[in-house]
Amino acid sequence: MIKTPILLNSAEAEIIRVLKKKHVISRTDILDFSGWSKAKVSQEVRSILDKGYLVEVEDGVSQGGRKPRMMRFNANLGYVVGIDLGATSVEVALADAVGTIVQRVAEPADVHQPAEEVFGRCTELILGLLDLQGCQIDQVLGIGVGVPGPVDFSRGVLVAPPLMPDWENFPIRSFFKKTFPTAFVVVDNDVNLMALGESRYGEALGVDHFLFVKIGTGIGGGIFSNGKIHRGNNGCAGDIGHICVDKNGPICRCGNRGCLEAMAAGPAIIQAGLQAVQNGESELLQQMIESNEGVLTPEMISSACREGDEAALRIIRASGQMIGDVLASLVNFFNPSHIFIGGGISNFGNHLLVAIRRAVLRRSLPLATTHLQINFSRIGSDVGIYGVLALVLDYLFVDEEKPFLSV
Amino acid sequence: MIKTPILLNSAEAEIIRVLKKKHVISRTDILDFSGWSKAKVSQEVRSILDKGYLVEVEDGVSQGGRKPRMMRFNANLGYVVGIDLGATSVEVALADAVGTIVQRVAEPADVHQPAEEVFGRCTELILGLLDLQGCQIDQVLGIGVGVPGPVDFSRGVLVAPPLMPDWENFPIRSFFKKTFPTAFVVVDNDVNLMALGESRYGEALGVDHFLFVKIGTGIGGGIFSNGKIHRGNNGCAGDIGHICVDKNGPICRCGNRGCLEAMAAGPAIIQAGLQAVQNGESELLQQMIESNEGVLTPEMISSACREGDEAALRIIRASGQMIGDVLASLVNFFNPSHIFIGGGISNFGNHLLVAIRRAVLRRSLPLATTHLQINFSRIGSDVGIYGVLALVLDYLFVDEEKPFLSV
DNA sequence: GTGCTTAGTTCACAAAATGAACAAAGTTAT
DNA sequence: ATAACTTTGTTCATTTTGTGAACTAAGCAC
Repeated sequence: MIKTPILLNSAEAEIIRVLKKKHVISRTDILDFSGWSKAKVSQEVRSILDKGYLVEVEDGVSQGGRKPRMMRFNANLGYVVGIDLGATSVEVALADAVGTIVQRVAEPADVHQPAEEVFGRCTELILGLLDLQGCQIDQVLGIGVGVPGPVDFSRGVLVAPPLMPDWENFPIRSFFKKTFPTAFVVVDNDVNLMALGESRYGEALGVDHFLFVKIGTGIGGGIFSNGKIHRGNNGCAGDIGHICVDKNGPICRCGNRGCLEAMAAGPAIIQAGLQAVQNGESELLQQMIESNEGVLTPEMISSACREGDEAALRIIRASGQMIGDVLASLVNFFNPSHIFIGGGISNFGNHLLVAIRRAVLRRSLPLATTHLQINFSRIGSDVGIYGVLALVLDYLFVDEEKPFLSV
Repeated sequence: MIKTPILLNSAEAEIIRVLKKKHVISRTDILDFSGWSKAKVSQEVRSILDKGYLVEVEDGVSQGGRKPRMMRFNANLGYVVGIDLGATSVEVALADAVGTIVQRVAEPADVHQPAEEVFGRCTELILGLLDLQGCQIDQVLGIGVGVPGPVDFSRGVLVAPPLMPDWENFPIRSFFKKTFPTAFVVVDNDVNLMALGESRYGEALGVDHFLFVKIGTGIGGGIFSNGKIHRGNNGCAGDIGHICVDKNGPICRCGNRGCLEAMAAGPAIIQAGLQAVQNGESELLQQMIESNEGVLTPEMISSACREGDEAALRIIRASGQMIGDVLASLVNFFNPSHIFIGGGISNFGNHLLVAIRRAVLRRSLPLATTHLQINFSRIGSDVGIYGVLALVLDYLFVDEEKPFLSV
C-alpha cells in the first residue's frame, strides 16, 4: 500500500482542490467554490497559511471594491522529482511543490541494462539536480517514475514488460526510498502519464473520454474514461501496439504475427524505407542514406515526405492507415471525444495525421465520430514529464479520508 | 437535466449507501460502516425511520449479546418500473422500492413501428401491471427504459439509432412523464443495462473493469471502467458490432463491409446454415428445416451442435472465432478482468464459448489474459430487466449534494 | 441466578459552523 | 474632495452538530 506523505484534513483538502483549478486564489474564491461561510473560510485559510501550505502573494485586481488578497501554493514546501524513462532515453526533472520545473536533465538510456543500473543512474541524475538547485535530500517530497511497460500501479512494479523482461517485480518504490527516505514514490506507465499530462496541461483539459496514442519505437495508448486514467485489471490497458492488423503479417517481438506495432511503428517504417530504396523506388531516400553512412532514420523519411517523395509518402500513408484502422475499432468501442497522437514519430506531420483521420472516419460509426477530434499533442515531447509531475503532485497532498485521489 | 425525485441529506444518503451493500442492516452495521458515533447513528436512524424510508424487521441473530434490531428499505414507499425494449420484444416489470419484481409481462414488439406506438404500448402494459397490483399512478416513483441503440444519457434520447432511425430525438422522458407525472424517468442503452445488471446481481459484483457482450440479432457491448458504466462521448461506447473483421466481407446494415455483426451474429449464422444445407453439407439441418416449414432458427443450429453436426459446429466455431478475434483486440486495449457473454445467441453452449476463449487467448498479450475470465452471464435473459431496475433505484434516492450517483 | 457480551438510548458537554455586525480597502458619482 | 457604494475579509456571540460516558436493554454461558 502506498503511504501518503502529507495528510490534509478535509477542509484543507478542499482548499487544495480549489488550488488545482485556479493557481492563485482569494478567500472569496474559496467561499464561492466550497459553499462555506465567510467565517469558516477565514478560519481555515488562517490555519492553512499557518501550516505553510499556502503563501500570500500580491493583491489581485479590484472588482469595484477592496482588492482580494491572493494566495498560492507554497512552492518552497519542498521539491518533487519526475522521471520519464523511455526505451532509449531518460529525462529527469526537479520541480517545486507547485510543479514548476526548476532543473532538468536528459540523456540516453538503455532499458536492456539491469534495472539497478538504470535506476541507479536516475538516482545520480536526481542527486545532481538537487546539488545544482542547492537542495537537500530530505526536501524531496515525492518521486514519480514513468516506465515504458505495464505497471501494477498499486504495487509500483512492472508486470511482464516486453521491453525489459528482467525488470519484472523490481521494487522501484523501495529502490528510491533507500536514497530518498522522506519521499513518496509513484510508478506508472509512460503513456498513461502522457495522457495525464495532456489532460492537465494540454488540450484534453476537462475532457472526460479520450485516448492518447504514442507512436515511436512501439505503439502504446493511454486511456481516460470518466475523467480518470483507465489502467485495467493488470495495469496493461492501452496496449494497442499488439492488436492484430494482418494475420499473415511479420512476426512481432511479442511472438504474434501482424501486430500493429510490427507493421506501422518506427522500425517498420525504416524497414519499408530501406526496402523501397532496394527496389529503386526512391532516389531521394537513397541519396539521404548514402550521405548518412548507410543509416536511415525516421527524420529522414519525414523530410523526404516534406519534399514530396512518393515512396516516403506511400510508406507514411500506409502506416497511418493501419493505425487508423485499429483506432476505428477502438473509436467504435470506446467512443472518445478526442484522440491525441504523440511520441517520436508524430512529427511526420500532416501526411500521417490525414491518413489516420481518413481511416478512422471511413471505418467508424458516424455517431462515434460526430464530435471526434484527432490531433497531434501540442505539448510535444514534454507531455510525459508534465504528466509524471502531475501524478506525484496529485498523490502528494491527500485528504485523510480518501488516501487515493482520483487521477 | 434530470430532476432528482427524492432528495436525501448526506446522512440519509450514507445510510442508503450502506443499504445498497447489505439489504438488511442494524444500527451497529451503520456504526461500523459510517464511522459515526453511537449517538449520531441512533439519532439519524430514528429520523430516517420517521420519514418512512426504512422499516424495522424482525431481530437478527445474537452475536453473543443482545440481538440487533434489523431494518430494511421500505418496499412500500412506492413502485418502480423497468422497461427492457429489445429489437423484437419488450419486457415490463413492476418492482417495489427495493427492486423486488412484483408483476411482469413480456410480449413481442416491433421497433420499426413509430416510437409513439411502441412506447404507448409500454404505457398500456405498465398501467395493466399497476392495475393487477392495485397500485395508483402516483405511486410510481421511477421508470427506467432500456432501448437497443445509442442513448444520450443526460438528455434521455436516442441518437442515430441504426435499428430505428425515426426514433432519433424522440422525447422518451417527457412521453412517460405525461402519463406518470410523479415518476422520474431514466433511459439507457440495453447492453449498458445488462452490464449493470451483471455488476449488481451477477458475477460481476465488485468487479471494476469488465465487458458485457450481447450476441443476438446484433452484437453489442457494455463497458465497466473503474466500477462505472463507460458510456463514451456520444453514449455509443460499446458498439463492437460494427468493428471490421474482413475488409472484403458482406455489406452490413450500417453500410460498411465485413462488420462483426454482419459476419458472426444471428442472421449471419442462419445464412451460413442455409448455405451449408444448400451445399449438402448437413443432412441433419436439412431435415430440421423441412420439418419446420422451411425456416431455420438459431435454436435449430444450436441443437444440431449438440448432436455433433459437423457443419453446425463449423459455423458456430467460425462465429466464435470472429467474435474472439475482435475481443482479443479489446482485451489488449481495455484489459478487463471479466467478459460476460449474454443475449439470445449465447445459449449455443460451450462450442461458442470455447471458440471465443481460444481466439482471445491466442491473440491477446499474455499479461492481459492472466486473470481474464470469459463466461456466459449466469443470470440469463433477466439481466437486462434487473439492470434497468437497478439504474432507476440508483437515481431514485439521491444525495442532495451529488445529484448524480455513480453507476 | 451471576457475570459477560452485544445492542441501542440518553444527555450533558464540546466542537464546529453560522449569521450578523464590523472593519478594511477599494471605486464611482457628484 | 467626499459621500455613497462595492467588494473583501475578520470577529464573536449564537446555533447547530457531534461526541463520550453513563445507562438501559437483551441476549449468552456457566
